[in-house]
Amino acid sequence: MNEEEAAALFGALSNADRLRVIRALVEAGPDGLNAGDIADKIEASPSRASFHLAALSESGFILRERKSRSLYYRVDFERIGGLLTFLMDDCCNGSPQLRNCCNS
Amino acid sequence: MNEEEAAALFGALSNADRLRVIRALVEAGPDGLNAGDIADKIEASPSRASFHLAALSESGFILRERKSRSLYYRVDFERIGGLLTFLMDDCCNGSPQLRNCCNS
DNA sequence: ATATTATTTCAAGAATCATTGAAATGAAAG
DNA sequence: CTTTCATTTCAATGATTCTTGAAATAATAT
Repeated sequence: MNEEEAAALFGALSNADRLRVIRALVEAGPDGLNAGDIADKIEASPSRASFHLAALSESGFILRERKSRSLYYRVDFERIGGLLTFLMDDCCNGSPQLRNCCNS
Repeated sequence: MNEEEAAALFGALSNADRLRVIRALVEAGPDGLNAGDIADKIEASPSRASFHLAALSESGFILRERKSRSLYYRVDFERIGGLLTFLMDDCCNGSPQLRNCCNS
């Protein structure tokens, strides 16, 4: 991962609606949630929710799968972790001061 | 920290120039670097560098101090760590899957 | 086949963010 | 006290992102 890529990924996290989507999907667990329920949970119109789901999906933070009529989304923790690792190790040179945040 | 705040902080990280600034300051260590040297290092004009320094400064990721004619900047690891902690604990409910990224 | 449900896509407009170069500020030196 | 050096601020412009509501697509049920 280079700086351009990482910047784009941070961009995907730089929106409150999208952080709420992630929280909702984390709470829902491995089965995930369908687009309609996500829209309800973050209190956004279907098209607005869809816009933010697309952003998170394109960045790889969430994965989707069709189940009958509905599209279910779930979190990809590996991808989120990968970005945090980039920040801690590449950008911040493995600084213990920063890595410590994981144990607090 | 709430989602709006966190989103704004991720926004401050969502730019390649700004990630390069952070890397340069981490490499420079606790003494930091002055604005001109930062501009040189990230290959940006003074005003462009200043714009990005202001964004990082307003978000609290970097601190500045005048030394004679120059303004020196340095990283605030606590602030960066605070954002990562928010993401891991608040957004992602302390998921071990995500917290593991710190040990990899 | 047609209707219903779930979701996305699209176009238009509004809002935010980034870049540029010129002018303004602040501190120090001659 | 004027000049120089370091940096920021500003205005203009361009680029990107977000929101809205309407239309399109995809799967299922009647």
